[in-house]
Amino acid sequence: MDKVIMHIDVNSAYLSWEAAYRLQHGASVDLRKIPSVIGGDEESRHGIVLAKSIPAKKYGIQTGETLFSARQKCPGLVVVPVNYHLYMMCHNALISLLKDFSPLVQVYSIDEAFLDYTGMKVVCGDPVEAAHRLKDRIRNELGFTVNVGVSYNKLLAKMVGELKKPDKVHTILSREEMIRKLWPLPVRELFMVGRATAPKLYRLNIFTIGDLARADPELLRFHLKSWGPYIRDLANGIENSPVAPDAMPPIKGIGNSTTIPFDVDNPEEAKKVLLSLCEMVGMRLRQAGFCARLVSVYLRRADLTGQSHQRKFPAATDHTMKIYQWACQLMEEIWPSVPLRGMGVRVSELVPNHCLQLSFFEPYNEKKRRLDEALDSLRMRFGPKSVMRSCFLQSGLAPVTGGVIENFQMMSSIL
DNA sequence: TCTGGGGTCCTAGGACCC
DNA sequence: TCTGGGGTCCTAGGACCC
Repeated sequence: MDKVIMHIDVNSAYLSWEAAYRLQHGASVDLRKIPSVIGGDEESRHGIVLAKSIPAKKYGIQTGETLFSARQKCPGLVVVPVNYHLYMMCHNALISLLKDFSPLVQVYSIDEAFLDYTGMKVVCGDPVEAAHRLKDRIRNELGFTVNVGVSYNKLLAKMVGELKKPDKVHTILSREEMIRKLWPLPVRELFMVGRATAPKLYRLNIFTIGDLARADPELLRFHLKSWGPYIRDLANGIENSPVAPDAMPPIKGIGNSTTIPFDVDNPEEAKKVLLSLCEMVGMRLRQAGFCARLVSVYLRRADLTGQSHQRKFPAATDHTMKIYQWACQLMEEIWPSVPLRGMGVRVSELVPNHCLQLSFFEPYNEKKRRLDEALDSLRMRFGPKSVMRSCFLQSGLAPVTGGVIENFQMMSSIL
């Protein structure tokens, strides 16, 4: 039996959710109908466009550009701050509605999901009709619109669903339909062809998805290594991974990074930033129930170039101060001659903390563990600023840094 | 025009072992 | 003491996604 897969994608998710929320709370304007964006805080140099309305798009405003630049394109632009708590509630409402149509729902990101409709035809009827019902129910009951792609695998469902927005159902039910709908598109729009791969393909005279699909695999392998034949398969619609419901992928690492509100030109100041990042990384690590062996530090210089440094440590840990100590050491080893704009800390090579191998040299320290646990529970109950280390007083820095949507983990690959 | 923050996977080169 | 080859581990960087 042929598979039937749906991909559901919320149109301009953050912006639609904010708009729907405001309308439900008595607002008279719909943000989706005026030039508007969701943006970060410019004061602390986080001012980029995270989502845009369709009217804003008509001014040439793009996701990821600075709010400064967006305002130059459209002086009357309405800028709304992010509200992750709201997005999480909308996400949950969406997923719960999807489960009315099939028990096999795979969350792909905060605003995308796959649904396996294969076994549901006898129960819920024709797939394309069901996709329309699904889309309309979301619009009518939840107040925002989605695009639905219907096809026989995840890749094609996702690709076709993005064709025309908003509030549309698109289908690819045969190879002929794939050739007609996807092959004329610019190759850059193929999943997994990004900023770096596209120019390499242009040099090989490959400009559309169809060009790539028909290109010589050996030529591609010569210029792009194993990546070449891989994306050629994608261009041919070859993909057969299952919709994996609730299968949260195993966590590989935990990291937080930040752009500092001001450039930092001395290691002592930079260490405070590292500490605030380590506080969050450590807390998340303990909540997830892991210790880590590998610590890496990323420095972003004022000129926007980056550098990373990592080391494997002899014993795994989940102590904030131990991670911090290692991170400081790594940072000092690559301290650059130009000021820093941003920093990141990441831990990986995780081991479950209940089967931890105790090191002779790093004895298990019950006191430190209790301190971490006490701080975690206070911060989770009363907020990250409820307890802070004194070095952050008057520092202009947050005592804990890292924006994590509570309990939300993304699936990073469809395949 | 001065660009966030969260991820995963792959690759190349060097170190080191036998 | 100028030299082989294979395997694995470690590290930095780059690619992609949302």
